[in-house]
Amino acid sequence: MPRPDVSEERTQQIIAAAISAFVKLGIANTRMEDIAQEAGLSKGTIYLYFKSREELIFAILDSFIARELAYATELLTTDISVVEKINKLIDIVVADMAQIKPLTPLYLDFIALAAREESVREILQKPFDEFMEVFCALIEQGVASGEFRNLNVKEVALAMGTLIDGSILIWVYDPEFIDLERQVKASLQLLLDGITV
Amino acid sequence: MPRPDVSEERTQQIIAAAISAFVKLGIANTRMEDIAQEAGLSKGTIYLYFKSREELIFAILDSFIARELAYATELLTTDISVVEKINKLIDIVVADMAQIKPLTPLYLDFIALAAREESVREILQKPFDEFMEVFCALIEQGVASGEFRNLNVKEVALAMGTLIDGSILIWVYDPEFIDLERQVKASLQLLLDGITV
Amino acid sequence: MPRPDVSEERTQQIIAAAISAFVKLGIANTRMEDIAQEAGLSKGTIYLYFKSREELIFAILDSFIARELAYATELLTTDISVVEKINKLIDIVVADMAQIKPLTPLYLDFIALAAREESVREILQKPFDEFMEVFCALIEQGVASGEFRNLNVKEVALAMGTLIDGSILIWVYDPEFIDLERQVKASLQLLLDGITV
Amino acid sequence: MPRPDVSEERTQQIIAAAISAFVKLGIANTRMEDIAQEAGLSKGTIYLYFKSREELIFAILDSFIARELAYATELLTTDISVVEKINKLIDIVVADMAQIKPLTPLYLDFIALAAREESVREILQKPFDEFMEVFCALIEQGVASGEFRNLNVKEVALAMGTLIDGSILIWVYDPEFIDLERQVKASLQLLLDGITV
DNA sequence: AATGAATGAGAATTCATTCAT
DNA sequence: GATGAATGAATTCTCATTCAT
Repeated sequence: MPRPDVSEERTQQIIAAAISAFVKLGIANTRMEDIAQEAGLSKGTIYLYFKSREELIFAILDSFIARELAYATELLTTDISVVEKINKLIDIVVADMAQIKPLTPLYLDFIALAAREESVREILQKPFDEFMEVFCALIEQGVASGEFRNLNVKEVALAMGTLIDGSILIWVYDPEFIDLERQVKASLQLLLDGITV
Repeated sequence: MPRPDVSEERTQQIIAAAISAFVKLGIANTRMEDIAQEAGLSKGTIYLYFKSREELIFAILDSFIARELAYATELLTTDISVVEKINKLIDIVVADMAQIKPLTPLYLDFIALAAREESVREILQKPFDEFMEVFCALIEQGVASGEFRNLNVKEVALAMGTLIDGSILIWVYDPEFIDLERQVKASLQLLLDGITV
Repeated sequence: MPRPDVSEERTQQIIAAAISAFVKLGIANTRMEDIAQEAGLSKGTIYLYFKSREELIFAILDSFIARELAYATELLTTDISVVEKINKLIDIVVADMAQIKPLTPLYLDFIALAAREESVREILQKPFDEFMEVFCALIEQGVASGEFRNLNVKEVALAMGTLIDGSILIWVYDPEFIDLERQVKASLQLLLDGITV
Repeated sequence: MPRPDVSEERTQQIIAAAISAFVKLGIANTRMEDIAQEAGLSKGTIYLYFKSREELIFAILDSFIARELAYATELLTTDISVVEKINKLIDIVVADMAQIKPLTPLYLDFIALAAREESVREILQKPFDEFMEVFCALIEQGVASGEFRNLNVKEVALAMGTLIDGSILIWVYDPEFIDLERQVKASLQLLLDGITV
């Protein structure tokens, strides 16, 4: 009886453990030993699945951006008003955000890394670019349909992106004081009010 | 003859060198040696002015938030329309941002740190709170004066804070593509449009 | 039906693979994994046939000295002149050397080991001693028969041994420049000239 | 009062300690910690003077070949018979050998290394080549002066080189049984007899 | 018999910190 | 005040060996 191939399972197990450790301790302060313990494995085992600490970090980064944008693209062709579309998208984004929230410290580590390392920046850029494309398309639709004022589309899309991603920063400053999801929703609504005819 | 006390000068020299090194290399990757070299001093000397690496990091953090908000508070009592006040404030913020821009990588290191460490978070919270107070006050004035719609003041202020601080994130994703200062200005203007009667 | 005992075959297979790996990488740099791969087996399997890495190394050492000296001993009683005998022996030695040549790096590893470890030295000593005995006997025959000058037999035998084994060193220094077999033959001939009446 | 620069002293101290440790334990089995202890320093200190273990090994290799051949070259132009010259050279070589003898295990490590690594081989080649040049020149002088038979000069020089370097191998096999210096002298004398008219 | 997965002791290297001068 | 030399704890990564299947 051939043993089942555990490699995919282990890989995921290690990534999950690493994320958990990185969130708690920060990338810089997390030792391979910490990850091993979190995974319930030995140090050596991690190296059976990842060539180096760095490779593991990048594997996590990759798993981060694997997040689906499919529904968003799909939304573009739905037959409802643009404002409704955007409201739906906001709901999706906010729901997503609620899920990611616990990973915030790690997410910020990556952004800090991206500020210095081209390779990391490129990886983070991709989902951001995709996101921007969808938003730009939506806003253009709104302008075309007359729902929105005549706007600099890119500016508006960037403003929306800023409100979404930036809210994480604000939330970090004062997590007690701020209800992240509610605030994102409210901010985007304000912006929407500003651009709606 | 007592030698002149160079201690304040040296302290600043070291802080400046450390900031420079941290920006370039990241806090995690900067060794005391790097800072010493940047300062043109020896490693040992740093320890004459700072008890430890950590103390130096906190000293930098302190120096970061020493930024003055005086003009903002002063603005509150000036005798111009609220929209004008806010526009002025935006100009100040944007000008300030242009100055801080080169420090972005370090700033993000600190935020990532703040996401995990209460002590760091508390420090960063202070200027944010002050900023929020001014903005809330301004918006209240606007609502009172009838310039703005009847709004949830806190939500609006947070949205503005988000647009300002969050734009840094967006800019990190794609520094080529985004003109940071222009984008901040544009975003805030959009928001302002949304809340103005 | 009992399966055929493959253990002797596997043992040889592993030894051959280990020799090959050791030659290529050096004893110090060869991992059990390298040997396993070379043998087309798994690491675990090697331990079914050898208790430890060290035991495998000693098995190789043993296989090295298993080289037969039968012909040489036989030569002693042949009915030809001593000079002819020695020439024949030289031919045999040189032919042997041509075969061993590819193993040189490993052979040198063992000698370096022998310089430090009595246990290894004792193993390498055996074939050397046998060789010396044959040579001493031959030279004595030559002296007795009047073909050679009256010599310190041991000195001559050692000189011959030195020329044979030492040529490997010289060859390592400059393998392009030196034709190992030809050089061994020529050196021994020169020595033979020096001792012949 | 400026502190004296200890860097040259430390460098030599570490090289000496490393040689000592390598001789005892073998390059492969010597840990940086062993070297540090032998030098009476801490592990970290070694890295202040050598970038890596490998750099230290190469530094030792370099120090090995720094051995002077000046006297040999000088000998070429002395006004004595070639046989006398060679005898003098033999004395020098044998005296040198007596000094190096304790380093034999390490020397053999290097040769084993040279058998696999071009970079090491190149370094060891240099003194060998110089040595060969002197010997070739001497033998040519002998042929020209009629002291030696008409010979293949290179072959003879290589035979001499082989006897000198190779005797180390023989000696390793059986250090009790063999008087290294005496044997080298005797072997070379035999060879000399064989080439003298 | 064979193996692939797991282990953990051990090695090289780094770097914050100390301290004699 | 200043420094360069020294330290050693901590960290990443390797690899001989074990063992359940």
